[in-house]
Amino acid sequence: MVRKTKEDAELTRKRIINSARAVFLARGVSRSTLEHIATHAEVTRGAVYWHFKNKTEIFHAIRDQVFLPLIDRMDDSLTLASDEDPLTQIENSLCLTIDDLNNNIEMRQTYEIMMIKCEYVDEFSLVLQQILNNCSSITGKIQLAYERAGKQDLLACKHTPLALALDTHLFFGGLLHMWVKDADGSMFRHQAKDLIKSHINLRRKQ
Amino acid sequence: MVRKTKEDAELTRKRIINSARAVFLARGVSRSTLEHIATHAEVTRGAVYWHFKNKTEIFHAIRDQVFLPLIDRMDDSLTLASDEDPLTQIENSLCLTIDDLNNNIEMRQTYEIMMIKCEYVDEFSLVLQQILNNCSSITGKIQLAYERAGKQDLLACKHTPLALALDTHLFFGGLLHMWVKDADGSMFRHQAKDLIKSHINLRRKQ
DNA sequence: TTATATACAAACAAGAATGTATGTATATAT
DNA sequence: ATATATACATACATTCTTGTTTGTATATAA
Repeated sequence: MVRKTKEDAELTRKRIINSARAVFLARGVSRSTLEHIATHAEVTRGAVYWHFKNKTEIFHAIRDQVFLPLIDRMDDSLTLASDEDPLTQIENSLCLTIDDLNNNIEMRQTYEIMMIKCEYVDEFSLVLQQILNNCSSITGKIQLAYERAGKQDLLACKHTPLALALDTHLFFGGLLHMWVKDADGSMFRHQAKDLIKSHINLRRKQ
Repeated sequence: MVRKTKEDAELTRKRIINSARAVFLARGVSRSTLEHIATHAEVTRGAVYWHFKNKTEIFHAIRDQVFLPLIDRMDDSLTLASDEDPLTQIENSLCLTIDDLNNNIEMRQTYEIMMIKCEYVDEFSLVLQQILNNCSSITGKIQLAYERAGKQDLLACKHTPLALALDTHLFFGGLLHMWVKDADGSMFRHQAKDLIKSHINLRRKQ
């Protein structure tokens, strides 16, 4: 039996993506073959080649699925009007990402793949540019929040909003990397949100 | 002409390691074949297999060459007696690493390979444990420096030395990652040391 | 109702990459 | 001076992996 309905086809496409994520996570992107992915999805390589041009295209599908919505989310939680003070807004925004990592399996796996199970060379190296762009974007959002905090006289220090934003962004980037590497959770995962609160408190007046 | 002298053999071994580093950097560890490495070193795969069991062993040779000395260095600059105050000691220690990255090509390339050109799966996944261990070690050293700073009343905040050390360590981890990714230098490399100074100043009294 | 495009499965061909086995010239030990 | 181990080069066999091609049953459009 072949030629499924359109909905069925979309379903197998999603099964292939989900299988690819699992296989990438277990074997790394390079060592994952389309045969591995097909077998895991209970289809043949024919189906995979029907839906995707090659492994790189599957990789980007997985990446987009998680990171495209993420940027909007960061946008919302930092720039939208809120009844909380700007510093708490930053804190909540970062903590929300940690919550997401804890609760959303797909997001967690995708982060792990992108950070320690893939090599940024050739076709993948242009992802680095995307990452750098996201970083400026996020840092910009944080900077605006720090500016508002400064105007409300919430800051304990005389640093520029940009300096504070960069420091926070680098801190959070480091935290995410350690969060991913600390698989058993003993070193960073369990106290991630405390570390965020401590980081923000460091620049809060009193 | 075969059967070189012992010194010659050691020289080809080093040539193979250096070639492997260059090839890993250009193609990523997974896509690098022993043939690539051998060709770059102007030997045959026979020579490579004589000196190394397989690609993984070359990988570890490259890693050890940079990271084994690094741990001692960090140790020295943070725990040895110095005429500078503890906060400046931390600052200098971090800045020294940045200087190293700027000046030492092998170190820079090795960092880049380990961070974005290799997949931590199977035989490589045990490296993650080493990384986590190094992190505790380094955080511990920083923590001791913050304790001394606290006793000398240099700190602007009431945070525990451990909290400060973790924040600094995560900041620096994030900085290193961005330093590596920011190949053209425009976003992080040029201002890396300023970011470090700013980070330390944030917790310095006045 | 028939034609056609769809959604795959199955088979095929070709090139890599790896590990090993074998050959060999020569440093070095005896 | 000879034997042996060393430091490779060369050749071989095997296993993956990929991309493409071909086949085919059926949803869907006309």
